[in-house]
Amino acid sequence: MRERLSGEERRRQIVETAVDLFSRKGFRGTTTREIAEAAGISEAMIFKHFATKRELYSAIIEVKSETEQLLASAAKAARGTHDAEVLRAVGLKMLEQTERDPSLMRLLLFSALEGHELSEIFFESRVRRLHEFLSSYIRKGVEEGRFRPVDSLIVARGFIGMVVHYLLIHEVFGVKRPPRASPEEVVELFVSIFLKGIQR
Amino acid sequence: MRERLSGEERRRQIVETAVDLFSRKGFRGTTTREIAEAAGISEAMIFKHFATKRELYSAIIEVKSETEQLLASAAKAARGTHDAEVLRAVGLKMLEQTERDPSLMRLLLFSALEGHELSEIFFESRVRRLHEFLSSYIRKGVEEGRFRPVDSLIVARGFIGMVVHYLLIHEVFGVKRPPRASPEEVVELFVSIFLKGIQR
DNA sequence: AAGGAGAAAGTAAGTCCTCACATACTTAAC
DNA sequence: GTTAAGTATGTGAGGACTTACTTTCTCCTT
Repeated sequence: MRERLSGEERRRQIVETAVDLFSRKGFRGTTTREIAEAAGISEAMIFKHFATKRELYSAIIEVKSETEQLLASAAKAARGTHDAEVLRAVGLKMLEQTERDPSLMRLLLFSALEGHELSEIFFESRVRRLHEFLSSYIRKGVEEGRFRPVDSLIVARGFIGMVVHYLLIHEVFGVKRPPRASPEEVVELFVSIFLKGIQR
Repeated sequence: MRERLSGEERRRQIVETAVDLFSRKGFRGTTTREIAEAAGISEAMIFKHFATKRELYSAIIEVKSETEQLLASAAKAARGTHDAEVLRAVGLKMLEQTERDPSLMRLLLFSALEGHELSEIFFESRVRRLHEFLSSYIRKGVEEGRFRPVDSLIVARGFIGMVVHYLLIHEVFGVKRPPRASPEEVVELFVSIFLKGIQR
């Protein structure tokens, strides 16, 4: 036996372990036995904390839906002076966060593809809000005459798409990153293309 | 009993049925029993044609890796006069194909996430070749002075990313398409942003 | 301060069901 | 009548979840 944890601590540890496994192998691809083993406990312990495997998965989605870091730092940057700064902040944060820990992105994709019931909530909290933030930022720019008239939501998703696709290629499809391209340079490139592209 | 098919026909029919199921529910999420039912045959029939479920999945990937439509039409457009035409052709083809039948995109994502052994081959044949085509087109444009000096591969993936992300949002995450945006307009918007963005 | 009752954390060893796959057989085609 | 297409019915492994039990902590009583 390893160590005895309090109910709450053990619960958190199970969730953490499960995040890792579910994000790498999906809901169906992960067995409760695996989770128990990776957490160093017996399977029964998992079912003391979560009635079903599905409930554990839902708990994960709920936990992962909470954090607000990205949006917060984007909003902060939005008070900055230049458009480039805002986009750079959003893009860099997405890159850095996902490269440090790709589990969120993989969970989002898995839960949508596998059709999990909470997938929508997950999407709303982690994705849509970012889209709407950027979209309204761009709409303002259009109104103020800095950008040409464009559909702000589609265009916002276009920018985010460049970054997400870059991450998809490297984190999901496993393409090796060329050493010449640092995150900063990549984001800078996307930002410059995008801004030139929507300016009057 | 429905109808008796020749070996070859039955095999094709099984593959078709399985494409539909695997693309909607993934490899692990689909049972051989389901496939048999959907195809209107007994499970044993599947195993007459494919030794294992995995072998059936691999057969699907191989079949789906073959078609060349997108690249062909892109290459044709590349002989055209304007850069916008080339990008428009690529973007529109991607949109139209995926909207008509999202199974390819979903299979690509599923196989990469689930870590299927043939996922790489799949990616090479369907994705990488398109990236390389566009990348070399852009590199030429840079050399001829039409575009400013940029990393052509990263930039090509940026453009494709706008389109792929748009599809991801609507086909995988199930966001409803706003009726105001026709495929043509969306692609046109992405093309114009991108071209203005990389022009000198 | 000791000690013991009760609660909370933990486990071993099932149960039952579903799944991939196998075997032995039947029906239809040329 | 042989061969190819097809089925009904296993089977064994593995998966989610249970049950009955043990160990360890906590804290109240004397």
